[in-house]
Amino acid sequence: MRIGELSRRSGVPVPTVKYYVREGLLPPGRLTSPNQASYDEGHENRLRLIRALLDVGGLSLSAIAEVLGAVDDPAQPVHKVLGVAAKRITPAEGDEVGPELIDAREDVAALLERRGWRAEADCPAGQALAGVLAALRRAGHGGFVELLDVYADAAEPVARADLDYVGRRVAREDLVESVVVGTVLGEAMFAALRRLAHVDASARAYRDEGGQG
Amino acid sequence: MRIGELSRRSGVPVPTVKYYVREGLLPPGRLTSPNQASYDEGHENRLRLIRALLDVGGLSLSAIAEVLGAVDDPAQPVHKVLGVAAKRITPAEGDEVGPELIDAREDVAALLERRGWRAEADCPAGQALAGVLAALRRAGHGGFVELLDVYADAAEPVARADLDYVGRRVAREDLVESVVVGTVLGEAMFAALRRLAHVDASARAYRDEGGQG
DNA sequence: GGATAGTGGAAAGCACTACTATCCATAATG
DNA sequence: CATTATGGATAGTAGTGCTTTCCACTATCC
Repeated sequence: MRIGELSRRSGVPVPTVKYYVREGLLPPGRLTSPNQASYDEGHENRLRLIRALLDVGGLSLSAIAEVLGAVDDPAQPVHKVLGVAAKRITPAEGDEVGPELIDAREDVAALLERRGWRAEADCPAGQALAGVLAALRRAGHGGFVELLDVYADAAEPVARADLDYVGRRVAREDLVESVVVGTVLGEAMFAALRRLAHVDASARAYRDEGGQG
Repeated sequence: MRIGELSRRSGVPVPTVKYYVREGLLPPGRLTSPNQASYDEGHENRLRLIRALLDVGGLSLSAIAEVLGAVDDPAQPVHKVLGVAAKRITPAEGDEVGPELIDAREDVAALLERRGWRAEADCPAGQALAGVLAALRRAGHGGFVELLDVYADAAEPVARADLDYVGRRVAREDLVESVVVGTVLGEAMFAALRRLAHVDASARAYRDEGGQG
């Protein structure tokens, strides 16, 4: 197929497709003559993936380019790709170390110890968590940190299900892509479910008060 | 205190504080003379809240302005404020209705039915969920949708804990702010925990294989 | 009282992101 | 053979989140 059909089938405007190719997000089409190229379903799938990560996952194009570049490089071991993904998926905290952040890091270490989680406190996810805890305290909502274990209880089965889902993949590229999609879109899926559950919970709690939550 | 001290205590540069005042995110200081104003702890807290929502929550300044404006307006009933928050927290999906979105809406309605959740399928959270499901299918990862119930099981206790946390507030403004903070930063907190749990789960699953996940 | 630093307010400028528009020579299509 | 589409390049654009610069004025220190 040529770029027009690719555009129609993916819903992405032609100039935008060209832009993605320029930016290295999408491989160029196979040239059939000096100014004609053909695209296949791989291009279409890649385009849909880009739009999902961009629109729903909220990743930046540069983050997507980096992640997809690692996915496409067969020389990259799987865990390196996931490292890239983990770094680029995290909103990239400022590096100012205040007292709240020091406390928060201790909280994270204590949580890992308490739950017996086999993870380093200073891995990207641990740093992200510490950043959130510090922000909560700085914003005057340190009390929210008490919910850590409730949240962690909920995160465990979700993480197991995620791993089980990606574990069904055999091809390296499929596996890596599943992890990226699962991590990014799974986050959005849980967030939406949590807000739906808020609506339900407050409908139950304030049954006759006209919807407080 | 004057703007310099406010800046030092909050870590936000003076021109940025001025900018936030201009944009209506932060109320102006109380003028003590034509070109001197004084700020109090309320300003400091508000600044920390803005930075938390911006840096950790990933909200845009315009979304923050809208949410805070509703929080500050005592005439706004609580549930209206939450409506504003819900709308602005969601990444604002495109409005293109494809076959995947129609299927996804049915999935959401079925989920609510199945679980007995008291929420409308077309509320902001429901639309957000449908958007995610549709994006998963479009990206070729419709299988991930099978995890919906695992995720929903996890979301329920989290939502109950959230409501319990905000339920301890008495003053209207405290309550509303708690909901906003809880919704936005709670999302970030769960996301980080989930990724930490991924690290743990894959350390267990691939114990001696050099860290596959 | 005089130098220095800080202040409120306004305006302009800037870096970045994600496109969008325009142009061109060439190629496919009816 | 006219119309439309294509690949490729360059330039322009809208929005976001600041940052810079300017000004007259005020506070502070010696």
